[in-house]
Amino acid sequence: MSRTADHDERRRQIAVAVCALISEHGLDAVTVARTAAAAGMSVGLVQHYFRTKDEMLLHAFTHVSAHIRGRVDERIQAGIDHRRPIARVLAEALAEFVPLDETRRTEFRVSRAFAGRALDAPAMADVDAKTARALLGDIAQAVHNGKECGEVAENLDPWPAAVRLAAVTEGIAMQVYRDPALALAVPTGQLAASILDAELATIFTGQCRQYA
Amino acid sequence: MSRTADHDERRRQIAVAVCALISEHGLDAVTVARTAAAAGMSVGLVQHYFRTKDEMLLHAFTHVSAHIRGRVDERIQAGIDHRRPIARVLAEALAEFVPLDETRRTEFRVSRAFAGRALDAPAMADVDAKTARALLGDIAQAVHNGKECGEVAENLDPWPAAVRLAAVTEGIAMQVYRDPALALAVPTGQLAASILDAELATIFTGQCRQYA
DNA sequence: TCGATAACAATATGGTCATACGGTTTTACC
DNA sequence: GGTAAAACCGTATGACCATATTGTTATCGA
Repeated sequence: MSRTADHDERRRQIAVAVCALISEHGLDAVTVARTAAAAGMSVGLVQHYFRTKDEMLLHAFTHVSAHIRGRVDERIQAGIDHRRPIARVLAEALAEFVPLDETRRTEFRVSRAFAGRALDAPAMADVDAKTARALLGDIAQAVHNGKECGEVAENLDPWPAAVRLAAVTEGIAMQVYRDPALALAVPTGQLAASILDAELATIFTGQCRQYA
Repeated sequence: MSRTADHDERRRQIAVAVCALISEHGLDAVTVARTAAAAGMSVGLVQHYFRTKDEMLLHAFTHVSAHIRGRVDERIQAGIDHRRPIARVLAEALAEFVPLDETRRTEFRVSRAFAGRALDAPAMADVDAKTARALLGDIAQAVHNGKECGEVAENLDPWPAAVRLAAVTEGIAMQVYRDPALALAVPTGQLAASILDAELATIFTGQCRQYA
């Protein structure tokens, strides 16, 4: 019939280009022309895959969100595979949102830029809301699982606990972004991690029966 | 010599107009022309008070930051005047950052919009950093004061505690913005406030000697 | 009262950008 | 191998906007 191309791959390439531009020069510097150049294609081709710029940005936003989420899921899966305590796995999973290295710092910047625009772009706000809800749900699930293996008190409601953990994680992420020194080992000893651990300790108060 | 006008008041009017535009249509919708219209003046006059648009936005950013800060200071002063426990005063002060009503919600939106742009605008990042540092300093001071009156354990370091409280506050603010129901009294009972209280309770573990 | 100067207004200018559009090239299928 | 459809490109268009510029009005001080 006709020439073919990997639609999803092309769209992914464009999303990556958008994210690269944002991380380097901010969301305002993202133009269709610049994106095309960064992705190594023509303006017309970008238009071929995205009818409007907004559609393109929306896809890029979902792309980064999914990417971060993927890393979190990896951590969780690895934790499950190694049968590690839920509290530890959760600590590592949540740490993925904290800009502790260049990769996460870049993703943080990109996410924040999108979040800023999402304030007045309903479609983007939707992505943000769905992403946040999914995270809350997963944390709540982890807390729930913690009950079954004895790490969490039976009478603890997973939902408020999840909100609290999500809030602390986002807050710590912001603090670390502003002052990366908070993540360093001196002099207070990985303050960011210790705050997250302290928070987790208020919820995961028991030992997993499996190892008790 | 010449005609006179209240320079600061004019600049304030423009800042207010900018904030109104942001809260209604987002930062991207802010143009010099629209700002002038919203402020009830001509484009030329806006230019008279701000040489560039960036300068105008920067001033608006510092304006909202100072405004929020002003409300916090009011709370603190009132707390001091009524000799209330530091933990309670701090709870109220931090709650000023949480979008619990329309006013704070609007301010939150505006602040976030600016924060988004600050990611790639050094001058704005500076305002954000200074504002955050000032808040951290004040919380640390409150914790320190708490020691002197017996609300806080003597061996507790105010600095990590301040980071933790600031992080939780920012995080809760974000959660409440996404889901305002978290602030409602049902069914979990002002979840946002209770989380902040729980956090404060881990730091302010004693009673003020004055009332003990 | 007069003139200097700041306050204020209206429009001109030049650049940027999203999108539209008309074209060329490739390739899957018959 | 012909052809239709898609993948792909380059440029044109029209809108918008920040800023420059030029002009007008009011008022302070002498």
